[in-house]
Amino acid sequence: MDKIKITLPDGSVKEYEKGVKVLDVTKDISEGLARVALGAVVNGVTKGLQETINEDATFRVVKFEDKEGKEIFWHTSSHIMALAVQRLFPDVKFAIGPAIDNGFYYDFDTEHRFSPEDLEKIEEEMAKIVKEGHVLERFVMSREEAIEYFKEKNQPYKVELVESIPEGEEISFYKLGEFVDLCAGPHLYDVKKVKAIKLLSIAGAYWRGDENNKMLQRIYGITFEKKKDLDEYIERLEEAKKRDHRKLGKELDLFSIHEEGPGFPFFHPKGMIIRNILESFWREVHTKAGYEEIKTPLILNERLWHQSGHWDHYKENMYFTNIDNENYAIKPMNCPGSILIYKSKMHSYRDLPLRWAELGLVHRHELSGVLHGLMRVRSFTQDDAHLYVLPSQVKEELIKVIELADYIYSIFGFKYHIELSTRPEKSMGTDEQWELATNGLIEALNAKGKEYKVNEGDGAFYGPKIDFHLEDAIGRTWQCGTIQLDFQMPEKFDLTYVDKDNEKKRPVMIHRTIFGSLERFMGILIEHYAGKFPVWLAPVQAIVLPIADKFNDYAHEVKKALFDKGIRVEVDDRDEKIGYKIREAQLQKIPYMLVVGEKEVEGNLVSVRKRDIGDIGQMPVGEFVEKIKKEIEDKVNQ
RNA sequence: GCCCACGUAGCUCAGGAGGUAGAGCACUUGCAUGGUAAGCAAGAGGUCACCGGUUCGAGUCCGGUCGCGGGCUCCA
Repeated sequence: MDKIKITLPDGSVKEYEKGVKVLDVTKDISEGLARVALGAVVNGVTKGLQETINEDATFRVVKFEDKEGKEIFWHTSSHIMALAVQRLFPDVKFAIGPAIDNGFYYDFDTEHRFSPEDLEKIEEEMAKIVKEGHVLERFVMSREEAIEYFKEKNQPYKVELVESIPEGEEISFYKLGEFVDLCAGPHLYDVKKVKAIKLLSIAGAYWRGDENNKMLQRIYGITFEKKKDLDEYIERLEEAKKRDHRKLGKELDLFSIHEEGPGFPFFHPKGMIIRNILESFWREVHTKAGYEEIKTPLILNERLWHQSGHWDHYKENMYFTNIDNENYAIKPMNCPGSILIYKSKMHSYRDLPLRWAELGLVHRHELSGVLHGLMRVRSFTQDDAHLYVLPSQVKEELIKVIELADYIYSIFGFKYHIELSTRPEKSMGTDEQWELATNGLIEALNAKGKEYKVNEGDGAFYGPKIDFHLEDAIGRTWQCGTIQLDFQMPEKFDLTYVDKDNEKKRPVMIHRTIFGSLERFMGILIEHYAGKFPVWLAPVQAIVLPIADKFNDYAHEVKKALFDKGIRVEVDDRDEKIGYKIREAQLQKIPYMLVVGEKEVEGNLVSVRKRDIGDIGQMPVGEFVEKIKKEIEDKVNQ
């Protein structure tokens, strides 16, 4: 018999006969059985329960904390849930049940409508299953056997899944108690570690994610080894809820959305302060980066949208209107407007690159079900820019855009990742053009040493794009900035410049945003800061709080001193106690509270209370002004 | 758009198995002049989202519409 060497997690090497069954690398080695407690990595490949090992291998036990460990843990949990559902609702048809970033889900098809009470029952049944102490068994079937098996069990979705497994791939099954599932694994060896169980929600989900398919019922859940971890997770969810921008937007009086205009946000005075600061910051850095600003109309003749290709590719998302018996469309994108300006005169190669920025208000008819506060709206302002560049300038200009985005995101302390989207099915242009454009983006990313994830077929209809995905407080990522390389619009609109050789040539167009939209960016900022905006962004930067109304005059003097230096300051001169005024200012998350009374009047002082720290003592008014001005100047992220 | 849940005062929410609405906060007024997260009292506030149905009678039951929330699909 051939011997193979297996390196165990503790570093020791043991010899086994070929074909050894792996069960748990930490136990039962002497019997020639290694037991995979949580799935183990063998020569870099995750091996599941009872894998047969035929070559030298190195084991590394995957921990619960690992991404792989969690995946295995939650994937097994989804099987436990499926078994519980099968027991409680025997008619159920199973679709898929994977692990996700935070927990797992399983999609079911049944006449029964799951209710929150059902979730409790399922949870109880799951706990029972864990107590019963099952071991998962892995086995394989031939394609024919598998199809036959699921047909007999009346599991049409599973039949479809088996049929879609590529020829030559092993068709593996895992059996947990009386629940047998088609599954590639790996899984936990047994279920006893799944101690803390919480089913989170019921949702609709299309079979295979296709809206033409049947809507199934999806149950989301999460499990942990320890109750404590579950409690912490639930606490985190609640913390996230507290900083929901829709809640804070109301509490801080920043914006509102009304039934009269679903998806069309209203900005209140305080929201407008933040918005205007973002805009002026944006203008400042863009001017420095060599951009010029333009403004184009909201409503333009339908002809333009036929020419741009939006009619063919984007019509279902557009709003239309009729003026003087002519059809018009509300712009869903800013590019055609910018293009009309480009076309209003002749351009020399010497003019290029042209960097035209536009805070463009666009309207898109998004599906009602996707609207979400400021994050997903039907009317929004893109911090757009279109760059008209010579083919030789493409790479350099792309790099500059990436650098600009880097800088802007760093000001807010955002982490992000980049995704590259390639040619979609519904698109225009030749394969050569798409390849050229896609390679251009890749080259620029490589030049900046940026990692990126590829989304095949996710590009705009006129070109490939890279997206910047910012991470918000809840760990959700939001697509903000985007850079799109476009050879199509210049073609469609016959854009030209006159080159050195006096020939008319085609410029390349770069579409890009950095905030993405002012609305979404503000929503992300609200959650990111939990409403505690840094001083430079805070709608009210300081509030003067007189102890009693006899100090109101002094309070107003202090206010004027700050106001004259451009600080956004208010006075709370209501007849309320200081404790009450402080409470309100804290709830409004105002960065600085300036308490004034007898002592302060005498010395021309203010007693400074910082939002997150508390009382930091007295200082002369002038000193406070200098302090806060410096913080504003430096855009301190606290 | 689709699936599920929800829609009561400006806000957060109560209204047991139909009998025409309540609390706290906020608001107005009065008292209190108070030193770092809610002083006391009174008053004013609602076509119970909208439309229709069942019923002697609907906030409550049924149907529809709109909106909102959690997802799916889509996306800045």
